[in-house]
Amino acid sequence: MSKQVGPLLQRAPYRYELPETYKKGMRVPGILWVNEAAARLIAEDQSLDQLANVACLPGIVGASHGMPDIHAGYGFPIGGVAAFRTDSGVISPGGVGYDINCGVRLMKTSITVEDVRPHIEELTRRLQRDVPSGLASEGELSLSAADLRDVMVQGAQWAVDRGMGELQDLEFCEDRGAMQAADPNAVSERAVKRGRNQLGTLGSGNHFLEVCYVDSVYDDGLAEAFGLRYHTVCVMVHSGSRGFGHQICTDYVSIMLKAMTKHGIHVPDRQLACAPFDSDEGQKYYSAMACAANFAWANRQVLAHLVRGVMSGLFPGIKVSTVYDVAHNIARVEKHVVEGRPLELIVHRKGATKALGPGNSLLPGAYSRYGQPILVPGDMGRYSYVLAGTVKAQEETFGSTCHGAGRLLSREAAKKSVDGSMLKATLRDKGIFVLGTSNASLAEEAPEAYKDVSEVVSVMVDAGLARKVARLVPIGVVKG
DNA sequence: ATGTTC
Repeated sequence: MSKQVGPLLQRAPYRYELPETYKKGMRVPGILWVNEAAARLIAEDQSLDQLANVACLPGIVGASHGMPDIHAGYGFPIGGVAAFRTDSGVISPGGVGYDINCGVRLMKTSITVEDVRPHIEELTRRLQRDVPSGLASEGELSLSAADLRDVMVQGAQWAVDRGMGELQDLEFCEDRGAMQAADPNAVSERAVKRGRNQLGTLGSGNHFLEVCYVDSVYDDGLAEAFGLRYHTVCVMVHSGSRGFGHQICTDYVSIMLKAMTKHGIHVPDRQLACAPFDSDEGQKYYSAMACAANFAWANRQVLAHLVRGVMSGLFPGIKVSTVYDVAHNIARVEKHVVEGRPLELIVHRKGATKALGPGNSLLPGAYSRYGQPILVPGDMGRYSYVLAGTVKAQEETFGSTCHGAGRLLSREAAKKSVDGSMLKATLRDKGIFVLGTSNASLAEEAPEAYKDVSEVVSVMVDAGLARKVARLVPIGVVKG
């Protein structure tokens, strides 16, 4: 017997199916990884229809997956995972999103919250002073077109080679901080123009720098493996590919709208514009997307370097090392086992994190016995989580988990109901010192605008798609 | 997310 919630059928605890009969054209079912309360909310939400639309795309394999932090996005839902055959399926810019390789880097330090607490205001002010943030912000690096081409190909390595980081940083970046598929020839002049002054800038919206500390450890072995001891101070960086990736997405949505006619592809929503992966347009988008992904890794590498500079200035002798760096808006060619056979797929994760289980050969050596650190930021007033990947996720969700709390209120609704300066004062009373580019932008990012990330994380853990490692509580935040 | 309506 399976329980029904609107059009959704519960197939297992935390696993709800949206059957192919929900909408004409669906080639596979949708699967939502949620608890019952969330299933009821999503059953009425636009993201459910988007999940179904994705299931209509050519070459989709298995199911169109929705993570517990799912909400409506451009065409594809945010919190969505969709894998397509590379020989007969499509690639879609909407399945990656406008902020290509938006992602998170977590760094641990050699000091504790007791060391930092007395200096948190000064530390946060210096972070805001030394790390450019906000819309249209520009960095200290002004790249020539040739330099930018190198960034597009080399990713995080480009920055490390120029003294902005440590070799170890690369080992703990997904893909070692660079996708091999990058080809700068697939990137427009306009994207280059927008990207040249933006390396080493945080951006705006939900992008942030956060000083936080380990306040709970759930698994001693995993936490030790990731270097996350009780009260260790960490820094989380959330940023992406800025105007550069945005322009690449814009360019290719337009290219693919034309390509669809040429290739005879029909989609239920124009925002799902796509092309066969093995077509000229599909390959060029993949190459350009990889350039943006590599730009974002270089960006987080430079940001990490700037953070290190600030931390060392205030705490001489401090060691700041990368725990892990994940993309949560990206598409990659990966091998997965489908119906008992290995198959090459182009896996789109939009607001979803890749999660490798113990023993996966792609893991850095130090983590191979433990699985991948999954970084799940919550909101600036509560907490974030570090999880570890499982083999079950590799089997059930193409090795994917959630990426954050997920919005509860729209930006508009949050701005109406929250006063930015009052929010700052409230957080300060809680021991969280917050600086933003404006009170309005802070209000949009208020804790009450987000779901409680602990509920999102519980679903992943109880469904067996991740293991709980540690919880991080913020003490100083710079918002873009 | 984004030189937030090239």
